[in-house]
Amino acid sequence: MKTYSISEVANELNLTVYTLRYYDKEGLMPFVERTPSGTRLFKESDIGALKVIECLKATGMSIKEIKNFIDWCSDGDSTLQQRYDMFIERKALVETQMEELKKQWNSSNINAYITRLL
Amino acid sequence: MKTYSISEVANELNLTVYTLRYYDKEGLMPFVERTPSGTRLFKESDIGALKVIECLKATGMSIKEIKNFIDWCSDGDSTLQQRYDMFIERKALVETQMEELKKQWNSSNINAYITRLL
DNA sequence: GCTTGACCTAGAGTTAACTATAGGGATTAA
DNA sequence: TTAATCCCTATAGTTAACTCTAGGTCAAGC
Repeated sequence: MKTYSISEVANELNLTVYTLRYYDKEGLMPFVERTPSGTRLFKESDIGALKVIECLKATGMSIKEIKNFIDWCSDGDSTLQQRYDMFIERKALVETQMEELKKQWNSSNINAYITRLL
Repeated sequence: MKTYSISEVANELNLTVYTLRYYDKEGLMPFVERTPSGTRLFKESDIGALKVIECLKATGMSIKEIKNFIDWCSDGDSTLQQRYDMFIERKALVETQMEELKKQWNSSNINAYITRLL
């Protein structure tokens, strides 16, 4: 199975190797395997998981919250419902923020000029 | 015209007075007026503007970027297009993130269990 | 067999965004 | 008129999330 080095992954995801090692230290990547001498070997699926992590981060989730989620994944099927709930909740939160932004934007007189454009 | 104290506003927006003073120091609230002795007086419209600021922050915009936007507002009509572009761009960014999250979520094997629920 | 370059860890340093403290002024209630 | 309670500024401290440095290991090429 093809594997990738930390710098290849960093390059692909537009992160630094420092950031990836930091994520690992914080427990966000318990699934990444190592060579006998300790070098990390990333699988294709690991990169997919890191993309999920990046998305969660982009919607404002903290490293600690993401770690909880990863821990649930390691715990297997018993945490299915929790993970599903988290996903739905996060999705709703982001959507609410966008709605609120549109609403406030249109009613705020700081933007009175621009309102008619929307 | 009815005005509000900093603690009333903090309470209404679920922020601390520290945070509001910090925003002011960073130039996010040039529109807030003062009594002769220096106490801030918030108008209804100021609270609306702060709600816009909170929404921008919630979608991941930094204080510095928000300050740029506020400065554009102070600059008047000449910055209309810039402000409109920024709003559209930010909206697109957040929507892209949500789409990407859904896509990665469904394809990542870290979530193989949960996929069928979505 | 030695150098080069990518990897490693531990831990120090940095930046943004608060959060709190110290010291002081104004308004209000007793 | 004084005590309490709000407000103010300046500045120090904290936390999260990186970001970097020092010192070392290991595999590949010359």
